[in-house]
Amino acid sequence: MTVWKLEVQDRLRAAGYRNGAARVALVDLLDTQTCCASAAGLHETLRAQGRNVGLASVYRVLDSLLAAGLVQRVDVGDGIARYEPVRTSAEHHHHLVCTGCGTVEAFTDPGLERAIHRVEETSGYAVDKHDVVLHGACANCR
Amino acid sequence: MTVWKLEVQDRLRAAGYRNGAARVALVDLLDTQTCCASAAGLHETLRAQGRNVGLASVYRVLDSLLAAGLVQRVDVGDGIARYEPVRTSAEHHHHLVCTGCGTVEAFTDPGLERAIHRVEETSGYAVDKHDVVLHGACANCR
DNA sequence: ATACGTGCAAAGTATTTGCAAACGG
DNA sequence: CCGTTTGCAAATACTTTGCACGTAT
Repeated sequence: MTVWKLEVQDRLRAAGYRNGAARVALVDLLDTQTCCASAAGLHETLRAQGRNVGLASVYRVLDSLLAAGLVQRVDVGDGIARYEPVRTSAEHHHHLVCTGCGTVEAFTDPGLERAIHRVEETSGYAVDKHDVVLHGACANCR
Repeated sequence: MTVWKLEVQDRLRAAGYRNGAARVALVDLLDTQTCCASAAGLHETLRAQGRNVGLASVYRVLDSLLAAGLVQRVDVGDGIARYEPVRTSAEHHHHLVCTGCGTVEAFTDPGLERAIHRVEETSGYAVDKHDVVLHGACANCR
């Protein structure tokens, strides 16, 4: 049981949500996820695990979690929305997308975070989220 | 007639493309665009200008331009793909999305570019493109 | 002349919504 | 119990494809 899962339970209970089967199953799965996954992918994994969850519920649960800021949506430009837990404990990361095989992987870089933070300060916006996506050929596909 | 439009014409002609009405109209319009626009928005503007262009052609032309690297696709997380000219002459920019009104605007920051470039070098990927999207409330919506 | 490009309509994906039944508290 | 949550199916939204006709070269 990770910090993230505890926080999900606390916050959703506080917000008056119930613990339906679909949400429990999806939160369990997301909790094991280190990087982003699509709604269809999550759904498929749940079915493979024998959890009889509908795709619509996957979307609905993701929406609640998104609204609560417990997951974030990641868009890498292929028209498929991906989602990943927002873990306060874990290091904030960004994404590398391989133009060859389509694999998405995470990276972290403190210098990049500092540079973004500086931009946020001077932007005139009250920035609450940022995303960086790098596209290129991975070591295998090169 | 900008440098970009000249380059579009040169490159597409070189690639054996013809100058169909839809492409001429869309390239003209894109050439006046300073930031990104959706396919539906571009289509609507073309119709408003009296250009009888089909939405499918907008997508098809955008695809060709995308494949040639003459436009880039921008994804700000609302499920709508946006496109903008890639101008070698103009400064490379990124996007600020207002969480209130949905407006998308551009910003540039040399320090950010340097930080990204450093990440690209150490990533193990042959990075050929990067995107940064900042989400927050704009001055009006704050 | 003859392929390529185009507009329209139909099809295809990803996502959302309507609804009756199941279920949590 | 009673209202939330669920799975399924139908609907929607954005994008792509099929096709007959127009048109650039």
